[in-house]
Amino acid sequence: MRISKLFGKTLREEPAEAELVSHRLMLRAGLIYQVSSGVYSYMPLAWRSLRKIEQIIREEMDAAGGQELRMPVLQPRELWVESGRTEAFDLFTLQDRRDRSLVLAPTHEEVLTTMVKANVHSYRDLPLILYQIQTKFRDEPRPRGGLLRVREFDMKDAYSFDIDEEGLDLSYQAMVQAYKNIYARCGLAAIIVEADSGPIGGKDSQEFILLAESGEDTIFLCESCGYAANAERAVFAKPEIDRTAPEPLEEVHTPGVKTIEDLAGFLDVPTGRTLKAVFYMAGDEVIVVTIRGDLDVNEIKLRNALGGVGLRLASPKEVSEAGLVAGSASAVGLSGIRVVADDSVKLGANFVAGANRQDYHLRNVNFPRDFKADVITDIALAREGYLCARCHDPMVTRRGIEVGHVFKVGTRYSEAFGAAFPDESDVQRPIIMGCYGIGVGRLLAAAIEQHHDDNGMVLPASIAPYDVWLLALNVENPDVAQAADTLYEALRDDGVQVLYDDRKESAGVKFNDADLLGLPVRLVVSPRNLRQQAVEVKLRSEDQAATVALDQAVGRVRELLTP
RNA sequence: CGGGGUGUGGCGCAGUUUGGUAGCGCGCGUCGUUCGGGACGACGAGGCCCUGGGUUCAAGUCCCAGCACCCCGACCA
Repeated sequence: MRISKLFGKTLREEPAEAELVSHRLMLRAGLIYQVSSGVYSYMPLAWRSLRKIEQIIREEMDAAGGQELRMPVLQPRELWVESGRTEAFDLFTLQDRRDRSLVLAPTHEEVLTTMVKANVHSYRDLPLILYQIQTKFRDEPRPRGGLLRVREFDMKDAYSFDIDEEGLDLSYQAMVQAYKNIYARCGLAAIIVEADSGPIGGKDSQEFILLAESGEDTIFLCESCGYAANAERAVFAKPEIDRTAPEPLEEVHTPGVKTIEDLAGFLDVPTGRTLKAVFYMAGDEVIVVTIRGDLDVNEIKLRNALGGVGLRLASPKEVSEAGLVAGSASAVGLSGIRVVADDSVKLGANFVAGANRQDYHLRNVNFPRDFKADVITDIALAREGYLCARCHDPMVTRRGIEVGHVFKVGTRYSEAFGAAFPDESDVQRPIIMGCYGIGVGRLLAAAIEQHHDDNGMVLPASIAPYDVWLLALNVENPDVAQAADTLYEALRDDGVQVLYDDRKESAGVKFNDADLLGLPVRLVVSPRNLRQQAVEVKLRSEDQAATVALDQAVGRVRELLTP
């Protein structure tokens, strides 16, 4: 491609509305064009990179036994009503001319499960891995960071269907391996972390994370044993507070004491010897959540403990209407209100907790002697430095970009849609499902976040839009023009993808644009080099340039591009 | 959805306080000079000043309403 003909211009000045490096560089290099909030056009250069990424994904999916297909973006809303997911994603909804409700699909479990139901009639038809690469729509509350979080995006979504859990494990492992291959081929160092499965559902899920300060996710890592988890899922070892023999309940007057810090200070006890009460609304129902005072509630764990309901903090009005005394509340003596307790209430004794009476607290509160919980499980929020649950060494936190997510979904959709099959004993069993997603555009953005320097992108060869930036200096000089044209043709004849900078621009502009886009190899044809019948060769990832004889340039480029 | 901010040639911005002929830099066009790290000179093109309403002799500027976009928090590939 001749740059003089390329659609898309580079910008000399920094675009104003771009915080992330990848966003800035993509705008400056003319890779993307913003159409609306969270909606972008891919310019020719970006589109080439994205197609390369897609092709890598496709090859690895096929190698793992996947079959590519294509499902519609436009779907009847009833399907989503049937699976109960109309609220799970930020669905784009629209009406057709007969006033029927349709959605623009954010993912395809519903459609594919119904398709599988219609086409799988026996255990002999399983297992299956089906996938597509296609545009998804999600009305994100807040798009951000260029291609990092958008409302319309291309995703590779794969789905596995197995006869049992063992089969699911195999499919899942095959997908995990395929994902590792994909990231490796894209030059990305992704790590695998335990994750919450969110609106997709299912028990186990893992995310592929690219560690980057600009990432939206917080990851807990244990450098000793390798435990890694998203903050929303991370577990940790809760220290046991010294356990004395239970003593009788005792009410204490605590005027003006509202917070755990107030309380611990007022009674001169560590926060770990107190119990905190927090109030949530699950629909119209008030839920009392109790956790040891030195810990905080992880709302995602809490939501899961309650079966995935939507949650929000209760307002002061709702709290008082439920008969609860904010600042002096606890689960002790409550009736008619559901209580969820973190398992930390078992790790200690003789706690201080609210007396459910204004300005009074109770000493020596013990579980389960003094209060019961409808649900007791881990709902605590991990924090930097907390101890690893496995090996008890301190964990560290890092920021990261989620570039893939795999789920062991189980039977959530096969049961919702009645996708079952007769096994060898002619017993009807629900199909066991797994889901596997990679955001293509986000992968490109993440790659740029991970591979750039002060001058621009340093793109991995496998996903760079072209292999070579062929830079001709002084194109008015007929010798230069002829040598560069000849080299351009020779490289292309050899199958090298060349971006040929044939513009009548100054050297500085050309070198800077070459650095900005960051193709793996840069060739310079100039009068100076031509005097020695040579061409300059430089890798974007290295500082030093070398010269090679003109007639050996193609071979040298080949060598450099062959891994 | 809550909080903060911004809308002025393709891009980056000034002008709004105190109403009075719409400016600067980059980029773009033509000509000339220059020619290995964002060259120089001359001439030139390009703007419903986000939209609608209002105030006024007069609105980019003041008032009202709306829209869009960005950033910070609750969501996800």
